[in-house]
Amino acid sequence: MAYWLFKSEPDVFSFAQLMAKGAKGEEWTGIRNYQARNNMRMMKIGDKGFFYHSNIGKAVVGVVEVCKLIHPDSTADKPAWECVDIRGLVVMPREITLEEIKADARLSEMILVKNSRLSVQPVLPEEWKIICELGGVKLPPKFA
DNA sequence: GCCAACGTTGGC
DNA sequence: GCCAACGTTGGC
Repeated sequence: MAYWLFKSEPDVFSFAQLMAKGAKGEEWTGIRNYQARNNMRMMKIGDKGFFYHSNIGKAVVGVVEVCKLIHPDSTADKPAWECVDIRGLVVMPREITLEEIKADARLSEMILVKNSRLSVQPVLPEEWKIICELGGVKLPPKFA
């Protein structure tokens, strides 16, 4: 299983809004960057991701799961743009801020730190584990 | 609100 | 195919 990080400005679409969509999840529309799209093309059902609030909050606030494979972005005017669907799994018991991530030497290679503009990015298993521990995330057995 | 970093566009 | 100009993102 692979791990990812999805960025969103919370005043546009917040993690709470995704959680409100329930198990059906939501189409991750609006990605207009090839690197980000290519990352989504590699995703498989059941892959996990962090939900990161950019600009406001600047923190990892929740855990999501890929629930629909890559497909055309229904909001796009060019067929080049595709997306997956994701659904919210759990709220981070403790948000992990960008500040905290930057302060942790073990997380210094994260793309979030190195290329802050990429909106859909891979997360290494080790980084995933560290942030889950810091945030007190305990996934229900069926998702673990 | 500013600006650095990055991606994209378009003229040549 | 190069690169200057421009637009956007996102941290500060």
